[in-house]
This record gives sequence, C-alpha cells and structure tokens, in this order.
Amino acid sequence: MNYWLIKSEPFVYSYDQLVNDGKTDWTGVRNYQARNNLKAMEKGDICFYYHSNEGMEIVGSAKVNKTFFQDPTTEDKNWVAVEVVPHKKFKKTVKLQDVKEDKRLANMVLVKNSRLSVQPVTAAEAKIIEELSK
DNA sequence: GCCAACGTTGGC
DNA sequence: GCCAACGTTGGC
Repeated sequence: MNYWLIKSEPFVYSYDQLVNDGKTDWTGVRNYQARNNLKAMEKGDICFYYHSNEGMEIVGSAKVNKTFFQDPTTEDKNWVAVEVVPHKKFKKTVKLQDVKEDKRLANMVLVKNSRLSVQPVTAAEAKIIEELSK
C-alpha cells in the first residue's frame, strides 16, 4: 500500500465537494510525471488531499477506489484518471507552512517540486502528516 | 499581480 | 538532440 498527495484548487474542486459527491474521477492530469504516478496507484492507496492557491493546506485524505483508466475528459490515449473516494477529513488541517517548518518533511515533493499535481509520499512522511493532523 | 521554477514546443 | 522561447503553475 502506497501514499500519494493530490492537489486541487479548492475553488475548482474542494475536499468538501468530494465528500458531498461520495466519489470522483481524478481527471485532467496533463503532466507525464503526474500521469505515471496515477498509473502506479493501487486500489486502497491513500491520497492526501492538498488545496493549492487558496488554503495551501492538506485538508484530508482520499482512497483510491479504481485504478487507472482512460481519462474520460480527453480522447488522447496518453492521459488517465483514477477514481477516489473520501477517506479521512483532518481534525486539524496541515498547512504548507507546517510542512515547511517540520524538518522531517523537508524532502517532501510538496516542498521540493510544488508544481507536480500528483506526488508520491513516503510511509514515514505519511505518518508524520497524520500525526500533525490530529 | 508578480515572478521563479518547471515543462513543453519547435527551429536548427 | 540541443536549447531558446514560450506557457503554466502556484507561492508569495
């Protein structure tokens, strides 16, 4: 089982929206590195849910419910989507600032390559994030 | 709204 | 195949 971090602008699709919908197809990824991460996801993997631009915080986690399939929003066979369902809404959101201030999280992709929209998260990092969210 | 960092495109 | 030019993302 693996951990990931997926990013969304809350005014486009927020975590609360996902909770309301119950599930959603994670579409629109148009970056090869992010695409490869989508393809590597397995059912049951945990995806931390990060709000970019507004909020700039991890607000909860989602779970991979269906592994990758052709992105329904494009004909281009290069792009894929996965289906995710809400998992845990954090009691306390983890701000980007909190991540940056925690030395143990200094190597997170979120810090190192903030532009990547689907990122791998190590088990150690996942544990720390869960700790910070309590 | 600015701009740094990164990815992609296209001319050579 | 290199790299300059351009576009996009996202933190500030």
